[in-house]
Amino acid sequence: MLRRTKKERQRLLSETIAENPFVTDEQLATQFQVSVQTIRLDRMELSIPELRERIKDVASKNYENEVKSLPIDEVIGEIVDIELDNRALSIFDVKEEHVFQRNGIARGHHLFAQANSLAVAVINDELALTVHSNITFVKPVRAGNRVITKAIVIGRDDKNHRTKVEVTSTVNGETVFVGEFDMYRTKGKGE
Amino acid sequence: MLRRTKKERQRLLSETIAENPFVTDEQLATQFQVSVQTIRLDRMELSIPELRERIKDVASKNYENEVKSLPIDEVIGEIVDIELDNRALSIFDVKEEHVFQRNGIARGHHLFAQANSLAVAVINDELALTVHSNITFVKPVRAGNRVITKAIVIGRDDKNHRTKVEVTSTVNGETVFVGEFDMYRTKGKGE
DNA sequence: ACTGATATTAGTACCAAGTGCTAATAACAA
DNA sequence: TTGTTATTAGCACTTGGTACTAATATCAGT
Repeated sequence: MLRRTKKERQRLLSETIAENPFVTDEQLATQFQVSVQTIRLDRMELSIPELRERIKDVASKNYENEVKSLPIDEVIGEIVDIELDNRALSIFDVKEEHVFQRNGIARGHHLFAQANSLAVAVINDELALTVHSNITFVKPVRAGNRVITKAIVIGRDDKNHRTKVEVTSTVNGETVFVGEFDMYRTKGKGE
Repeated sequence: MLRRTKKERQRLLSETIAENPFVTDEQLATQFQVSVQTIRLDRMELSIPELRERIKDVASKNYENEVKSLPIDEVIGEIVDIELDNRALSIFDVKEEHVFQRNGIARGHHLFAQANSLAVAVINDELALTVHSNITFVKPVRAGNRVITKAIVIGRDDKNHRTKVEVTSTVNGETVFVGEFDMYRTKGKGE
């Protein structure tokens, strides 16, 4: 009689490997009290790659993430339309690396980054800095979502070097984020 | 004559491997136009482990992080002190890649990211999301600055699943950023 | 030009953790 | 008993190495 049915063993095998991809066929054979060959047949049937490939997968994922974990430099999102000192539009595709592992919801600072860098970009000046901002995350955004962000200049006070920008982000037409940005600029109009 | 001196080759070798740990001795030999044995001697002298070990290192680092899966991994800046549902402290070193090329001033979204992720981290809950935030960039921050950010839970409304967090960032004792974060959480106290 | 040190290359045996294949045996079911 | 499925065994081969020995090459100093 079989210690366990083949099916059961394969189910546990998948689990075990998923839990710890660093386990060798020999260790698995000992664990399940079968021959190494059986483990290999099982892996084939389940199309689970060999140890080295599994490790390489984990490593290369890590590598990608490491590279991507600092992409927070230039403008976040792609600017698709801009009319300086008036309005601007950018698109940002939310990927796995932008969301919380736990719940798959985009981390706020990415949405803020897109909005903020668009607010900076719309200002027609050498120097534009965010002074103050009031923002609301209206609805969770998830991986795969395409966020369309619109910035509109709604007010200027050249005496105080201030410009007010309203930013709204939507996914599939639904508002997910709104913010008001008070920007500082060095120059006034037409200087 | 040597194509390059041994030293020079070894310097480049270290760099190359650091950049891409997935490279084999054979590829390196081709790249530097030397024999595989030379590459191996170089690796020994520099005590760089073999390909498989390198990959395993990358993979296991990744694995550790994944296992933790606490938001503490996903924080921008390094958390140096935390007392859940009460306060937290993180440090973030501003580098060249975080500032505007034009004026050397840190982009707002990096400061926001540090503050926001600290506000998320301080919440003792599986799920914590920023709902609303009011922030002020008090003083410009520059490359080389060390930003110390403190988050303090200043209020809770468990009926509405809300927690209010006040975040203050300083550089050399001077306040550079303040923000108030309204956080959403799934669970109430002691649930 | 000769000697010695350093650097490079070549070659062998061996290892881990496999793949790919064939063949034998075991277990079970009808 | 026969057929099917499952398991085990064994062998040759692969990658990307280690560990070691031995032969050359290259260069510097006298």
